[in-house]
Amino acid sequence: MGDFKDFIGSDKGPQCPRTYILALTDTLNVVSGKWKLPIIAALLRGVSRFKDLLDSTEKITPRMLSKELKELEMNSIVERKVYSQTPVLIEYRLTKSGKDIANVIDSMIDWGMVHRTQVITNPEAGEVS
Amino acid sequence: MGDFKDFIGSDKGPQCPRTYILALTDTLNVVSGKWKLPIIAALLRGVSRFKDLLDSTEKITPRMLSKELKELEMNSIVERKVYSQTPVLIEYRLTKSGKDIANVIDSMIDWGMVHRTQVITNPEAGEVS
DNA sequence: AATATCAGTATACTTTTGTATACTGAACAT
DNA sequence: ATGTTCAGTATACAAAAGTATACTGATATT
Repeated sequence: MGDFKDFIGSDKGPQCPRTYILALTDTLNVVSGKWKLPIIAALLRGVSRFKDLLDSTEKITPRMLSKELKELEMNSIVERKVYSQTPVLIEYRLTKSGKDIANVIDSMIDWGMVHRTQVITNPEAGEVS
Repeated sequence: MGDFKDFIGSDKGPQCPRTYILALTDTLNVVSGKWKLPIIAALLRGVSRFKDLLDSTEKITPRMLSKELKELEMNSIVERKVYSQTPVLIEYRLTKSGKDIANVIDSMIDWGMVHRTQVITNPEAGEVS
């Protein structure tokens, strides 16, 4: 599949298949920003209701949670199910893609961990907080 | 190494080793924003001088390029080498970590590609532009 | 009748991120 | 002396992302 290194060659021209760029942009949209990953983490733990997501995502406001869930739903990361009970029950659940993104997150964690050890053993560098 | 799914369990408490969060935050800092990936792509292609980076990163302003390179340098993704020739020559080069992040980008592309095919075959979803 | 819960919305900010445009200073080259 | 290249900086502004605080409406509980 996609190999970021392999679109390297000429310096003029698109340099990278358009589909790679689109795929990458999609992924960045899902993981970027202050709240996306904390929300996905909660959903992965099985938290599914608005109120519970509010409680398990520290310091988020309802406005932000609402906005982020809408975006995740638009991007097919989350499904919103309405149960017309009383009181109404609304469940947010990860789609297949939503669950699969955990693999991407794992590779991000892996890189970050290795990077930190490299920076520590290589003392002229910053950022190790 | 890090497995994002495995910190799922309790809903109170840290839920995730602090080191994972730090590693993940580092990675997000490196890939988030409008210019980081285009710059890293150019560096992967071997472009190394400020002027050349300006030319191969379409529409970026010198202010932005300067700012991004400083951040990448602070995070040990890029090394800045000064050759005291005349005229002065300054080279930006990816560190080991900087090159390795291509693997993370690959996994982002992979997820994005699979996600797009899933969304297409599952018509009630949006975002397929 | 008053209060609580669920699932949000409304309005008005502040902060962060990115843009536009012009300029600097050192060292040549003509 | 005038202009060019390299590697940026300075100032001001616009747009995007995030925060704070209060409110809504439907139903149920006391």
